[in-house]
Amino acid sequence: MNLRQLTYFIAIVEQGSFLKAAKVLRIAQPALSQHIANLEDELGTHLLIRTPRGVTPTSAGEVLLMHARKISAQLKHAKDDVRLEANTPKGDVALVLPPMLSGYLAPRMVMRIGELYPQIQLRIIEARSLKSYTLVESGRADLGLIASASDTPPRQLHSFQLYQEPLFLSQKRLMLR
Amino acid sequence: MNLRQLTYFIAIVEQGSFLKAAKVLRIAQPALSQHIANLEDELGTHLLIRTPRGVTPTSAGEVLLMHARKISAQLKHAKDDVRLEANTPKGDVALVLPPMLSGYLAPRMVMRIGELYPQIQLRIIEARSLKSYTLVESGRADLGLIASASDTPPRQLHSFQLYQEPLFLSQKRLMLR
DNA sequence: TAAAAATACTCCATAGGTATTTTAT
DNA sequence: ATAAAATACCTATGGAGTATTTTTA
Repeated sequence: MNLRQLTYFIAIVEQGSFLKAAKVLRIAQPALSQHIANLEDELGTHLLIRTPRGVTPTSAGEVLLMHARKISAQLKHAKDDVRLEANTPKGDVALVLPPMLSGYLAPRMVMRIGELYPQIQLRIIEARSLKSYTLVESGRADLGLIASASDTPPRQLHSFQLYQEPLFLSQKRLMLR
Repeated sequence: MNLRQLTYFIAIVEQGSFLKAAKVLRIAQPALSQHIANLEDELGTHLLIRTPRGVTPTSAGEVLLMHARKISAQLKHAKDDVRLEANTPKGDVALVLPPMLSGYLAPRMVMRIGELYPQIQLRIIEARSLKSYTLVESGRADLGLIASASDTPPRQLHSFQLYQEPLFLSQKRLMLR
């Protein structure tokens, strides 16, 4: 007994005929006959009542149908679940922030990460931009908020621009212009 | 994704190694490698962490394991259920009883059949032994309580002896001995 | 470096295809 | 008589085996 047989069995019952099911499944009708024959052999009972205009399940067939549908749903569910688990970020993540900003950003980020990615343990490290780059590049930190002198993002790292910091040259009395 | 892959995956996790699982499953180790590789390909994630002394499931692997066990149990359950349903007697059953006995036996039998085989609808027909044989033999009745002159059961029918009826030649005054 | 897993390849069993026959109304 | 399933037979894909290499604590 295998999933292919169950899938085919479901299709045959739903289509009410081997021929129609074969078309839907895009395989030849004799292949279906074979699979169902094997199933019936293994289970030691007829599953379908054959008539000149299609098939209907026997009571044993109906019992199998119920289970087959459940199994097939569980299988789909399993796939989805595994893919979800695989794509869920988790583990320890070290984030480097500049000392000036960390007091302001850290609490907010810990909260937000906790909501979005409950499986992540966030750790905050304080360091200035230059040190931050080294930490991230060497793998001692996973994420860093790094200032860039030019408009280009730091090399060798995956980066995107968060915001732009306006810097003013300010003077009480006009000395430079 | 198929049942074979799931079964093998369960065995590998339980044995903690491809090699041990291969021995338990009585197949070659590379076959297992292939199956798990295919599974991992299809699900787009690693399922096992390989070390030089065996394997342990990743978190995705643990999720799959849980589902795989459920599916495998469900499958076994399905088989049992189908076989049970297939072997449960059901439908209309016509039973022929001799008129003398039917009044006594019929109520008891209807009750008992109802308990043992709830899916059977029992119908009682009254007829003498000779007629009974004809009814059962022709298929108009399914079961019959038939007296046999000799010790051998009625031919052409599946029979077993229910009881033996003692017949006495009784006389008030001794006329025959 | 020593175990366990992965790779390369070969072979065979089972899935699937085509042509035809059988069955049941 | 006709539509549908079964059977017979062939082909191809995927599962399993043997020999060997690669990996990692």
